Amino acid sequence: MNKNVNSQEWAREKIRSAGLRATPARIATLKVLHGSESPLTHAEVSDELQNLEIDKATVFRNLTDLVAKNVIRRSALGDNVWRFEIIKESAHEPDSHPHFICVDCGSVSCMEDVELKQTSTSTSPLFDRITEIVLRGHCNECE
Amino acid sequence: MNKNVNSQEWAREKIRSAGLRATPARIATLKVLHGSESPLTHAEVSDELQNLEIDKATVFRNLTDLVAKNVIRRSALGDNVWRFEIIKESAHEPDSHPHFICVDCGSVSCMEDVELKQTSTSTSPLFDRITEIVLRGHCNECE
DNA sequence: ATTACACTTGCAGCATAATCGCATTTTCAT
DNA sequence: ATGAAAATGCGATTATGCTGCAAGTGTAAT
Repeated sequence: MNKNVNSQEWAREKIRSAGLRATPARIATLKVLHGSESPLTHAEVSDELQNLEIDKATVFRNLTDLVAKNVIRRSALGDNVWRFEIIKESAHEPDSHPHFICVDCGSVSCMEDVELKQTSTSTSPLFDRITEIVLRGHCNECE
Repeated sequence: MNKNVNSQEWAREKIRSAGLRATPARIATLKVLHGSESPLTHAEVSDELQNLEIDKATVFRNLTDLVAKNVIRRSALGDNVWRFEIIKESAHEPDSHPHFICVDCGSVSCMEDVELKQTSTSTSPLFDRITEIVLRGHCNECE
């Protein structure tokens, strides 16, 4: 119970300091994302909030608002559905890592130990401007 | 005109050797993809075929069929829309390259000179199984 | 060239993701 | 406590992508 209270207060503070109003829907949404290891789709978040009877449009808007305030990140991982995850705040490192999504089962994982390297000698100007990296393939579970 | 005839025959042969029937819709679809530098969405392909009055469901199915026969590739580049491109056949190299999509204007380009490298010492088993790489960011045109 | 039959197409409709308009309700600074 | 601004619920809307079915077409065998 203590953990829940902490999570509740953490979410409330997070939302308030982003300049948004701490409504039950927003707090619940953020708590769901906070409790997840990997990015969640809108549908997944919405499902977890069904007992609270929060409208799906509200969930969409709250996710969008939280993205705009840099509290969460919206990623497009290649199966044509947006996924959302909390942006971890660390002092200096930007919290940016490639995502891996299994083309078979759709499971998503965050890859912290992979970086891109350019092989050609031509220095592509695109390279400095990359904001998101997505890898698709087959996960261990799916053979 | 000669070029069109060649393109027509090339497409027909490509489809036939894949084990599919060379219908006008399929030939036209493949010709559109053949004439494009970057992957096209279903909507883009469909638009170019509008004067031929080919139903969008037919275009969808033909694109899907051609993907299944390994004539074209379907890529999910992160804006929640499938894109299709011809698979270039070269003797030994697999035709697989990362795609870059601009999050501002949506333009897509193929990156031939980029490869992934793992920085950590832990050898992730996921790494051998990656089938697609997508980079998102800001292109030169969009600042 | 004709024909038979599997393959393909067009049309309509459906499922889902994602947005939006608007009236009502809630939050929060005062 | 209260009012202005923000957020919500509900319904409608747009778009992508997919599917069932009847009618039409390509192709191999004759």
